[in-house]
Amino acid sequence: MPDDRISLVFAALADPTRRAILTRLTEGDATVAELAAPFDVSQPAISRHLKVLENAGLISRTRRATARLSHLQAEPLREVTTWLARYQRFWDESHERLDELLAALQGRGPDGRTDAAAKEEDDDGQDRDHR
Amino acid sequence: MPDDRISLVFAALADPTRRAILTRLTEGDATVAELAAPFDVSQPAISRHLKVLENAGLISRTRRATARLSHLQAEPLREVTTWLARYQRFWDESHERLDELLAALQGRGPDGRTDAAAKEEDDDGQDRDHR
DNA sequence: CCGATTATTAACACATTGGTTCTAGAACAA
DNA sequence: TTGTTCTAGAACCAATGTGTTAATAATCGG
Repeated sequence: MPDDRISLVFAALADPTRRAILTRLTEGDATVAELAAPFDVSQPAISRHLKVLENAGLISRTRRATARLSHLQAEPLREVTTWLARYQRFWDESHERLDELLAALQGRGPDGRTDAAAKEEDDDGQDRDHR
Repeated sequence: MPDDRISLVFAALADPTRRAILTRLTEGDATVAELAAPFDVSQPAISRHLKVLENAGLISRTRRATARLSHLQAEPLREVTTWLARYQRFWDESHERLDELLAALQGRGPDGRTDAAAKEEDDDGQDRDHR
């Protein structure tokens, strides 16, 4: 229940139902009812999962008549990938290509963020306070 | 509290203290006391964080005299990165280089896993039971 | 305005988490 | 053996997360 962005994203991803919802959304926007269909949980439960995803910035929502469409927002996943890249050398010894990836990821996000800006927001090393 | 591997890993990463512990371990193995030092929580609390990390496969531990050394195991982070790569096209339109990364990551793990094997264990799409 | 449809909120139950303090175990030194 | 050090376990507590059902919005068609 930490409330910093990356913690919210990791927590959101820790639930298989929510991951499955994200997977479904890669095929296109969907209503709550459509997202609920594959699961044997109540529809309010799905509404709450969607709220968690929205709160983590992983989906956005718009109305269409009485329905609400959920839309995948993958940007936080890119940030998580950037965070994980820090550990790449501990699983991969020949990581030249991965370094390229990291540079690519950090160098230009959709919002034009810089490497430094990206680093500042999620580096929870032991040398800093983390909320 | 899902108990599949990737859920355990995401849940473990959702806590800033645990992420900081992992970051510390990139500098080398450490005892519980050393890991606890930067935080103003009790030592048993750190012991429990370590247990969560161990359970997720993110650390291994060995004894050294009366102390226990924690060692970073980054392999699950590689698996998470692989899982996240599926969303790459939603945040990055020119992802040729990322495709290379994915191939590299999946093609040869430390344990010689294949792409297919890696896919089988963490694809929690809406078309399968999970948990 | 009324009713139908879709989704959210409220109220509740229950398990889990993350923290505490206190106690117990394991490995070594004397 | 006895004591010292380091770590884990037990017992407890407050807060949160996930699910339920029932009631409440919100939107549109007639």
